[in-house]
Amino acid sequence: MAERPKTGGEMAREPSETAAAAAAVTATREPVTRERAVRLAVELADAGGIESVSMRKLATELSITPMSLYYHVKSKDDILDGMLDVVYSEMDAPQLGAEWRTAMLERARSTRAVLARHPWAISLDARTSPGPATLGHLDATIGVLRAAGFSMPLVGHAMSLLDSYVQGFAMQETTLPLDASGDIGAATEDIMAQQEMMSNAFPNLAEMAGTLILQPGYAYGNEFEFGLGLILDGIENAHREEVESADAAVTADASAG
Amino acid sequence: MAERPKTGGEMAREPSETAAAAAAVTATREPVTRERAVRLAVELADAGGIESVSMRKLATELSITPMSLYYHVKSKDDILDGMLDVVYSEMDAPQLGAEWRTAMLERARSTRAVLARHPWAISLDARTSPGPATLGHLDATIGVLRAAGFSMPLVGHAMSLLDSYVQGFAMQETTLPLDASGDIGAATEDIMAQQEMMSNAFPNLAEMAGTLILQPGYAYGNEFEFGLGLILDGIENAHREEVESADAAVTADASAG
DNA sequence: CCAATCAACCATACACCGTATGGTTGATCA
DNA sequence: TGATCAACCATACGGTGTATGGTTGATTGG
Repeated sequence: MAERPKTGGEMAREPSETAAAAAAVTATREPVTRERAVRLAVELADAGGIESVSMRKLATELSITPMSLYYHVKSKDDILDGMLDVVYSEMDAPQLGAEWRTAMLERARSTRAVLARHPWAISLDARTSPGPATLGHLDATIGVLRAAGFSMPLVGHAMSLLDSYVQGFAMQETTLPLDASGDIGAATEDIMAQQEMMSNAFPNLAEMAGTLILQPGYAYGNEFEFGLGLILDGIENAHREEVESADAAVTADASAG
Repeated sequence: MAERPKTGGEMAREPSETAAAAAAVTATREPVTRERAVRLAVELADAGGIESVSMRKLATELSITPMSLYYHVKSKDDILDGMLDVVYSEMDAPQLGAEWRTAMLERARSTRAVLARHPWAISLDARTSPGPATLGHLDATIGVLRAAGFSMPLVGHAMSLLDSYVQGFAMQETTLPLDASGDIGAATEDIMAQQEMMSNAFPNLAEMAGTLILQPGYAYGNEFEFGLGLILDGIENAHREEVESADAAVTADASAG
C-alpha cells in the first residue's frame, strides 16, 4: 500500500572504485534498476507478446533470481504500469503554441503508430495508474486546446472523442490478420475457403469481403484517416459555433452598454 | 485443428428413464454442456472479472473435475470465444428496413450498454474467431447501410469509424473509477489529495480536474452522445455527397445521351 | 579498526494455473 | 452377452506470482 516502491539506489552511485576487479564488474554488467527491468520487459513483450513477460524470464534475462527482482520492483503490476508509461513516452507530445488541428492530427497519428509498434500496450491501456509520461502527454494536449480558445467542456468532448477513436481503431487494427505491408495477404485463402459457407448465412458480410476487403488495393489501415478527418471537422465546427456564440454575446453586451 | 469441438451429446436425449433414481438425478443436476459452461463462465466473469474464470473453478461449479471439462470444450480459448459470442448475442442487432441513422444510433448505444455490463468482454474483443452472433450482427449492420444506398467503401468507412469509437469509448469508460451512478464519487478524495502535486507539474490537467471532471454534475458517460452525434453527422454528410455526385453523373449521362 | 548498517541478492515454498496422457465407469444397442 | 461409447476421472508436468526469511559484502560512524 506504499505509494511508491522503495527502489532504493535509483542512480548508480559508483562504488568509489575499491578495486580494479569491482570496476571491471560494474563495467561489464550494468546495474539492475526498475527502469532497466521495465525496458527489458518492453523488449520481451515486443518480441513475444505480453504473455511472454514473466517475473522469472525477466529475472533470468537480468542474471538474477526471480525474488531479487522484487528488490527493485513492487510487483508485476508495477512493471506493467512502467511499460505503459514507456509507451506513452514514445509518443510525440503536442507542442505548446501549435495550431490545434494539426497538433491533434499528429497526436492521433503518433499514438496509432506507437500502439501499432507495441500492440500489447492496448490491452494495458485500461490500467489505472498513469505514469509521468502519460500525465504529461495529457497535460500538453489540454494546453493546446485551451490556448486555441476551447472551453473546458469542449476540451472534454474533443479529447474523449479523439482518444476513444484512436484507441478503438488501434484495437481493431490488431484484431485483423495483417501482414507487414498492411493488406490482408496470407489469411486470404483461409477466408476464401469459408466464403461459400458465409454467402449463405451472411450474404452482406460475404459481399463486403469479396468486393472490398479482399480486393488487392484494400488496406484496413487506410480507414484511419477518413475517421480522423471527419472527427476533426466535427470538432472544428463545434469550436467555431462556440466562438461565434461568445462573439455574439460580446457584441450584444457592447450594444447594450 | 478440428474446426469444431466434438461436443458430442449436445441435446440432452433423456436416458429413457431406466430407474426412478436415474430420473431423479437427471432432474436435479442438469447436464453439462459447452453452452452451460460458457454461460457459467460469463457469470463468473461478471462477478469477479475475467481473471476469476479458470478451468478449475468452472469445473468445480459444474460439479465435475477439471479434466472432465475438456470433454465438452476444446480449450480455455474455446470458452473465451464462446463468452464473447454470448456478449454479442445480447446486443440489439439492427433491423433490416430501419432508417440507417437511428439503426446505427441504437446499435452504438446497445453495444456500449452491453459492454458496460460485461467489462471483461472489451479485452476479449481482440480475439479473432467470431461466433455466429458476432457475424450475424455485422451482417445486419452492413445490410442496413447498403439498403440506405451506401457504397461499399463508405460502408467500410462508416463501420470502422463507429466501431472504433464505441469500442474505444467503452474501454475508456472502464478505466475510470466510477460508481454506479456514473459520476466520480468515491475516488474524489484520493484525487483531491494529489491535486497540489498535480497543479505544479500538470497545471492544465489540474485545472480540468478541478473545473470539469470533479464538478458535481459531471459524468464521463455523458460524453458518449456528443461523439456519437458528431460522427453520425459526419457520415450523413459523406453519404449525401456520395448520393449527390451519383445523381450528377446520371444527369450528365442523360443530357449527354 | 571494528561493529553496525544496509543495498542487493538468494533459496525455499505455497497456491494457483492450463492441459497432456491414459484410465474408469455405466448405460446403450447389435 | 459383449462391444461400444459418452462422460467422467486421477495423476502429473511445467509454468505462474509472490510470501517468508535468509545471506552476502561493501560502506560507514564511533
